[in-house]
Amino acid sequence: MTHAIGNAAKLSGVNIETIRYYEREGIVPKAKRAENGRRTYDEDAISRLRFVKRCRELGFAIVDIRTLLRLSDQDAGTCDEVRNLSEMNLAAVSAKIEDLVRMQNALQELITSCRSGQTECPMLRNLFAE
Amino acid sequence: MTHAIGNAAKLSGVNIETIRYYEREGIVPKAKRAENGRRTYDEDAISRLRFVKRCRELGFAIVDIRTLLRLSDQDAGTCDEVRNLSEMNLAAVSAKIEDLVRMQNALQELITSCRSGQTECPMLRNLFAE
DNA sequence: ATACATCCTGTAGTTACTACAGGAGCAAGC
DNA sequence: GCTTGCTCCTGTAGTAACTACAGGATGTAT
Repeated sequence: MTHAIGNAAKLSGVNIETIRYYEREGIVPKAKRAENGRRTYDEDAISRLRFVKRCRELGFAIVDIRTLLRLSDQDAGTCDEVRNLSEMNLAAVSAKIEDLVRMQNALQELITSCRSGQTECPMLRNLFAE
Repeated sequence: MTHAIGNAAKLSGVNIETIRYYEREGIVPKAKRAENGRRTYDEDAISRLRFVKRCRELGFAIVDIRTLLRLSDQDAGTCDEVRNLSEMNLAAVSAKIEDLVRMQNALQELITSCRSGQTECPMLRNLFAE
């Protein structure tokens, strides 16, 4: 059974414009066309879209997803490469978390310095200081 | 004492191209020019650049920094607005952290499923599943 | 038949920068 | 005085990963 692009979007969770974008960029193969020229998607194509979506949700960059899809088309011995990519991504994610937690703490501190009814905002003063 | 743009960049931690970008976008006021047409920065201008940099590091968007700078030019009663903006930013930062932690856990789990020497990568299989 | 939904292509906008290209001016050493 | 090299100038284009039209064709439901 095949689906039109709107349906594929619903089934994969990837929105229509993004699907066309992925095709333009060669991230997923060009969709087959019906006689009227419209794109059609079979279950395989939808799986691929869902895969891309999941990887994006896990923080993988598009270039890496390209690699993962290529690896998944080959057969064996890919596990090491997949794990490698994933570990690099995990490290990046963890680094981002650390950054954000630092931001979170600093913000929290600044906000508590900032009480209403003052003639000058201590938070702004702090940010301008030194 | 005034400084050339390269010096201002060093003193503020904002890089040269970014300083010019901030000026183009009206985030900081246009720099005064020396007779030879080059930009010059006094301590005040450098403070403003440093302020923008700190705010960016805290996760504030440029539009919000614009507001913060405007508020800092006024005198009183701004504390509430500053705190409001900051709390919204803090909420966004916290939400991002939650997202990333979820990603981190999912990645960790996928990676542990993925041991080398297998004929098929379980991680890829998982990402394609259902 | 008519209205509305869905699809098409192609282009431009988003965020916050960064990276040139191509040229001018300035400071230091010979 | 001249060359070398650094810093500066403007203006434009590129980055990541989409998103949002415009303008038009086709499909579906009443």
